[in-house]
Amino acid sequence: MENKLIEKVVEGLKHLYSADVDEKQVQIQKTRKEFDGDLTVVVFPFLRASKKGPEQTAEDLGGFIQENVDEVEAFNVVKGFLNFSISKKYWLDVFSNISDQIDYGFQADSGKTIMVEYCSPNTNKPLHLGHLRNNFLGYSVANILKANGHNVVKTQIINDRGIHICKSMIAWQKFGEGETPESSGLKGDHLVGKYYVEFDKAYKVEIARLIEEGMEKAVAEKEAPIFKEAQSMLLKWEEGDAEIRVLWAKMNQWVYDGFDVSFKTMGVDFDELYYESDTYLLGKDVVAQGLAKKEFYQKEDGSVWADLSHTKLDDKILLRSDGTSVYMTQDIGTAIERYKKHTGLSGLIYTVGNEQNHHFKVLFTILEKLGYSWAEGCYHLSYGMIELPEGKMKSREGTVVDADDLMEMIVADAKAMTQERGHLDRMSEKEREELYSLIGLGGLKYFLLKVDPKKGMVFNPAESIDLNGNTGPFIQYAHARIQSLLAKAESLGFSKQYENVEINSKEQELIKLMNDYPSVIKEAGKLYSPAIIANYIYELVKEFNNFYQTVDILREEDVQKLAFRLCLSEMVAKVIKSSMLLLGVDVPNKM
RNA sequence: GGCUCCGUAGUUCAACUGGAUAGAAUGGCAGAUUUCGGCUCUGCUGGUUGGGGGUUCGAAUCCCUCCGGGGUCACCA
Repeated sequence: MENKLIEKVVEGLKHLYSADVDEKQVQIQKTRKEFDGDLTVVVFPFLRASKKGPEQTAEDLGGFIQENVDEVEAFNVVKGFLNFSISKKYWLDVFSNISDQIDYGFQADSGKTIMVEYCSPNTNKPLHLGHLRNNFLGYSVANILKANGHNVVKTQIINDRGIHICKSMIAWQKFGEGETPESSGLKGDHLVGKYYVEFDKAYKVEIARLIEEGMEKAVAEKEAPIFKEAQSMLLKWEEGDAEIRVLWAKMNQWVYDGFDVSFKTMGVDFDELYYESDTYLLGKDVVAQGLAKKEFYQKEDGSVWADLSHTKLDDKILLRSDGTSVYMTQDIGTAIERYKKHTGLSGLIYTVGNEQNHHFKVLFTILEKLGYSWAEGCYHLSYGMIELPEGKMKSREGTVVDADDLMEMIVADAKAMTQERGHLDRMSEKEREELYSLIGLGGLKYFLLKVDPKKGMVFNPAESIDLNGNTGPFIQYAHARIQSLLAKAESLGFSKQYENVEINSKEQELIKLMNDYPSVIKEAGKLYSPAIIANYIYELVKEFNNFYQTVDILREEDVQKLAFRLCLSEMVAKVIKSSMLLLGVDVPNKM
């Protein structure tokens, strides 16, 4: 419809003023609620062509369009805005068209493959609140890209080596007394995290002692015996020392087992895993080649740098003077590796916090400099930090919010809330437990995803499972109610067959909103933003609640209308479910 | 210090990427329905869009400049 209007506007301008206006000049938008009409054309850009005032131009154009477009029943002009009312018949046709599409809103196969990286944990401690946003975001964006017709490869790179890993290992050796997840009953990642904290404690004690003995703080930090032990362990690891490698493999496995449980609770998964222990040497040869081709330069001390003076970025070190690589080096290597493995990959999305904005800007610049044309398909899906209502939470200050604890807590809250007001009578114990986690985690996910990813946000646990407001449970509730309505209709033997009905304005609003669904999916895919989906669902649900409140459904006497309203409600439920699934949130039929 | 992102009702977020009188939710207040699900709905309250300047038919959005906040610029990972 919008395309048709654009076409006719261009035609109309030509006819009326013999002016040629490019289609791109024509802005069509949905008419705001305060005004009459469905679609609005902004006429300001045409004033130069018409040589008339905005009102007059709009009147002229409106007349032409009404004449020439059957579906346009009426128009009105407010300032420079031309509002068109589209016929009810048209909207009814739209509805019958969309209601029998199976994957309504989803785009056809694009033939493109896009890789989405998210999570990317360290194996020395459990996941925290920030990881939740990361995982939900990455997983949802992957879903959204799939809905846009792309083939998606979900991946993560696991930071399984390095000095921080050695720290947990040292502490476990020293203080662990052979403790295992089995013997302690602790989840593997929590157990390893515990020793990471142990290391830090011991380290601080040693530093304090050295300072007391008259050492400078900076020196003490490097001279502390336990720190030196960790360093020498790292060297041994790199040499492939058998004993260290066995310990390393054992402790990492504990962590992986723990993570698997967390991933399952979160409802996320991956298609392909990368381990830093396999990739950390990648990129060195690329840097060497770049140096030979004079794309990089070497300083006197032997370190290798990328010259980024053509941008506003500072030069970046790629190899240390001792020839070892830095993070950037392996990121370069890994990106190249991925494009080799997936030939024709048309996008690589990194879901990483915004503190790394600079890092990725540099990475992409260097890849471009090296002449990889695919670098423009790389995208840093950057997201802001989460704060709690009480104040900031930062991972270094020890006030980290553990992901597992948080999820457990929120499910417990959901349980309490649901038991208080839920309709659980006919549910088995298993169904109930599933429902609690559906509500708790659904609320959590929705809350974290409804905000524009780029922005920082405040997470309020209590609010996230509130049944009122822009929350997951509010939407789940609406869905459950529609299902219950449909079930009741069926038990009463109402038909869902209708021929011709006159639709009212509430129904028309709902159809218009559902008609937007495909373009919302496109928009969300273009901007990598689940928030766009979330806000759309909320709009739809509010509109439905409004309809539900003001229009009788089961009490309607006209069987045609009743049947139509059932179909309409059913379709709303379908769109709710489909769009919530894009966020990774399932919706119950009863709650 | 250089670069960069951000600042919107008391609070949490929107604003179709330059469009109409900046909208929701929550909170508070006042009502309606109390039936297909305990819910839901309506109204009121609340804003110098951090301040100032500019660009134009039109600015929360673009430019400049201050103020305030975050991030980053490691031979750390």
